[in-house]
Amino acid sequence: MKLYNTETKIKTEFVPINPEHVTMYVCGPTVYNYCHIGNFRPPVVFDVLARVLRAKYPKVTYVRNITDIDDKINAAAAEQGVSIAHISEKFTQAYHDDLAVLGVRDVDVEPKVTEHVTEIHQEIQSLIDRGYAYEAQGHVLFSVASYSDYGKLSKRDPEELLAGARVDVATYKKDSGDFVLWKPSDDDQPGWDSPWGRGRPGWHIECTAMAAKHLGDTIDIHGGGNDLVFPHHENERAQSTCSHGAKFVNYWLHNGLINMNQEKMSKSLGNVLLLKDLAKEIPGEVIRYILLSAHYRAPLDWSDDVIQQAKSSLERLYGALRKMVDVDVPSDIGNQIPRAFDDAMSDDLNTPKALAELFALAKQANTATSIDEQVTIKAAMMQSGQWLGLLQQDPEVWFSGDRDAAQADEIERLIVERAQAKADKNWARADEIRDRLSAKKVVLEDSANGTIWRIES
RNA sequence: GGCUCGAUGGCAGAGUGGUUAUGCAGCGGCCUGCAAAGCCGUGUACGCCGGUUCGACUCCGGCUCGAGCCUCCA
Repeated sequence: MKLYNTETKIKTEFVPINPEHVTMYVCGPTVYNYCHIGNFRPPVVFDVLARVLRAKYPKVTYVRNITDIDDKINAAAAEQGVSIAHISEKFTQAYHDDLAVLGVRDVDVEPKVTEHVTEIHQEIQSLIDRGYAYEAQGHVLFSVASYSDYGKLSKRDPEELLAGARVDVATYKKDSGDFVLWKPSDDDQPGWDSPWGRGRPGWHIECTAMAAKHLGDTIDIHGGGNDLVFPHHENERAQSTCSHGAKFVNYWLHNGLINMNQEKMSKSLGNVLLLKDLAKEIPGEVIRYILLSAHYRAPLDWSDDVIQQAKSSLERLYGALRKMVDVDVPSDIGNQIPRAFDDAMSDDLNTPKALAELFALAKQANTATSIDEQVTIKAAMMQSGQWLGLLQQDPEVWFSGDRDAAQADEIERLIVERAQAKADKNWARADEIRDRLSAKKVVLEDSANGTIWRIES
């Protein structure tokens, strides 16, 4: 398959270091608050990538970390008068709950920073030993000037990064672009003993330590939102390369951001839509569909219009599947994923094009005349849907929306009554029942095989 | 200011040097008791100005506008 690499700025054939084992690292959340929909674009996008890779390679190890050491967590704990662990555990759980709503599969390893302080110490020591880092006033800093390749990932001029007059330069820094690997903690701040005194890790070294421990010095794919390119990934690249003396990442993948009213959705801007809130309004699968309806590198504008369109689009796909509920797909049918779908997914994860292939299958399903045809189409839709993490629900469940069994029974009872009215050619009564259900957002669909219902989207 | 990226029909969103993206919405038809769903048909879309070319939405240059990064941020 082909992937676009941020570092080389071109799309190239993906060649793993070990064809038997693909390695992938994605930056996870800092657990100090609930996550918004923008935060979930990387987990969803890279979940899809992992699914495709697992279909194509014998083994994939996908690592996504939890950042549970951070000054924002400390601040939240202090503000709420609870322990730091309480905050990080609470929001780690919330994150997992949200991922489940979106149908994101578990990663292979989900390392926590608190469990990797020793590894972080080792990385820092290695950087000091190799002459890339220095100690100053209780801090350990990475010396940007010591690494000639610095700035290459984010296409930044190293001279400018060194000089960088924009921010107040801390007195202990040799160059303003130098960044912290270890910083001292006051008595009232959380800290870990280290060769450089009691303190806590800087903002970038954790990923270096965790990626190295779980995936090795050189990894195939590293992903994240494109707002992480600088400084986070640039710094990770510098740390890992200098600490291990090896290339860090072969393919850097970055997703575009989600916009809210033409502006990036971000916690600092305050224009966020929390996933847990949105999920009360619309199914997680609709959110996932929206996230996959644009190419992952393109920006995505969030709007009510987009939500409505996604609902209707998914209805079309589930509608085709619903017509084939009685079609049994043999478990040994083998790979039925259409070539065009595979090609689209293999072309730098072109999910919009892949979805178009899914709609082509839906049309085939709606016009199929034989069971044999339907078996093949249904298998193709289900397997393709699995790559995207869509269409895996029972269509009946999907169309019944938020109605419980008792409500469904009542609807069925009215449908039976209406069927009798229709048989009696009592159209007034039949329409009255339909209108009554319509008022409750239940839409009826008559067919040769009887009447089915769905919840209005 | 510097560095990246983008500008496609009412909306969302792929793609291509000369042929239908796809979906949503709309319109006409079929089906239906009427609907809904589905099917068939339907839209003179490619920011602006130049250039290259037999031919450009697609390549090149300039411009305008928008977004991201340059500070924590997915």
